[in-house]
Amino acid sequence: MPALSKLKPTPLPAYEQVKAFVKAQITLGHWRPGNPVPSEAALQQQFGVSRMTINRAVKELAVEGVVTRVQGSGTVVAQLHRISSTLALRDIHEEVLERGHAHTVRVMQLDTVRADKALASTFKLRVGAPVFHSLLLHFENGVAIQVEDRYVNPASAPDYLGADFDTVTPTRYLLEHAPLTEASYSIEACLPSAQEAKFLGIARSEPCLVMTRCTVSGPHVASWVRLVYPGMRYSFGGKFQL
Amino acid sequence: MPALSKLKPTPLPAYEQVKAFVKAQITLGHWRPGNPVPSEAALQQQFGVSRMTINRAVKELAVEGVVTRVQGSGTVVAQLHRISSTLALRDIHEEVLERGHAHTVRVMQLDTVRADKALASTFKLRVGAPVFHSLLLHFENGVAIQVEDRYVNPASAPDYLGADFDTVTPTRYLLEHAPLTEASYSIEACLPSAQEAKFLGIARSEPCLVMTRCTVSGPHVASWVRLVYPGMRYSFGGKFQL
DNA sequence: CAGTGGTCTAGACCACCGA
DNA sequence: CGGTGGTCTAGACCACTGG
Repeated sequence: MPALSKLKPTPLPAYEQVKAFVKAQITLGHWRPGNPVPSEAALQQQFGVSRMTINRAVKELAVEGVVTRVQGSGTVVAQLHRISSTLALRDIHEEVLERGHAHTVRVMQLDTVRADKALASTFKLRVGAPVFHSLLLHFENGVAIQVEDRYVNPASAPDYLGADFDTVTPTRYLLEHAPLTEASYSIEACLPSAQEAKFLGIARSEPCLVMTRCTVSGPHVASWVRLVYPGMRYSFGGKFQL
Repeated sequence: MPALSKLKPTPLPAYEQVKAFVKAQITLGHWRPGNPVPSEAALQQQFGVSRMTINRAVKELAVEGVVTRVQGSGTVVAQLHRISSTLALRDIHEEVLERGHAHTVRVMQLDTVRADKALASTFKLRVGAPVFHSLLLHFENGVAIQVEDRYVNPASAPDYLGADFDTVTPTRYLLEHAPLTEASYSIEACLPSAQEAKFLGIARSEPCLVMTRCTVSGPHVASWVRLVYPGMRYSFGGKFQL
């Protein structure tokens, strides 16, 4: 079998070379969105490697959204280009430390509330059922950077109110006590409430990035949180390479 | 070999069953972040399938960010949980049509400008070099939903100014004429400029989501665009499942 | 050194699609 | 029906890690 350049041990794995080849054809404009990609058999001939190797290469491209595969039909260059941003659901404590700054917390509220209609709906509980509530203010080098307004399902973390949030952030506490199975979020632009503006030390007219996030742990909706970032000092970013 | 339940043809592929098993252990809290995951050999014994199948299962979990693998060392449950939002870099035209609404465009400006220092820097051109510029307003059912302020590298799309943006949006035009190799973006909250507010028909005090995006095509930085979405009517969202 | 994961092969059977 | 991709096997060699 006429293998790939095996003079050097393995400059690049065979499947990576196949991926690179396919991407190059697309990047160079030789294969355009909607055009067919050669079948696995054809690529197998061309590269002189086993079908499993070709399959791996093309399968990974499909996962990355570069091509679309249909069983029985074939493979085509994908119409949509994806930007796969991968935001980590991370602990703000570690995030700030990584920037070499000091992270501190002030607990503004910590109590149990009765679920109103909206809360009951998100947590799938009865109206009036108890739900834990915490309101924290996070500082980076003494500057307020995030308001964390969080509701927690007692079924997921019965001892939540007893946690020491000066040591362990709610995010970390919940990750440890209510293993994550699912999460959804949305990012929007809002004006802060009077309280939020006061906490963050900004004007009510200064726009904020607000991330609301809902996490599921096993059978329960574990937590719903609203994270408010001040002004134009914060942004969510991402990068993507074909 | 004591295979998996083969009575029914294949309820679920073997590798999916392995993935489900591992995820279940994590979800149930039996295996916690940092804990080791059984070796491929061990799982092979346990499930009675070939190592390739186990390898595929665990490798995919690694890609998804559920576990971390280190060659020669082993596999552990990942410390970080990832939210992999996959924003499509899509054509707003198709996006609006998919919602069953009508999409229209108004071209506000279309011209050539001389690169200032900032533009020259992003495009890696000389100061004073010509750069195409377009300013479009997008409507959904007649309501303004996006201001698209775009700069284009003439080297990537020499005929950009001659395109008919009533038919083909700049996004689509560029995807077709300058195949995408790389893109980066950031999302922030801003107040609109006086002009943007006027175009969108909103107050200057209403916050906007602003996505700035830079695309690379082959050797050139192809385009830099600022997309302004009005008020709190727009959000970027994502979901993630363990 | 033994154990781990990373890659690869040369077959195989199947489900699906389009003609 | 032939061609496609989806899955799987039972081996193999390698690079890397740890003790």
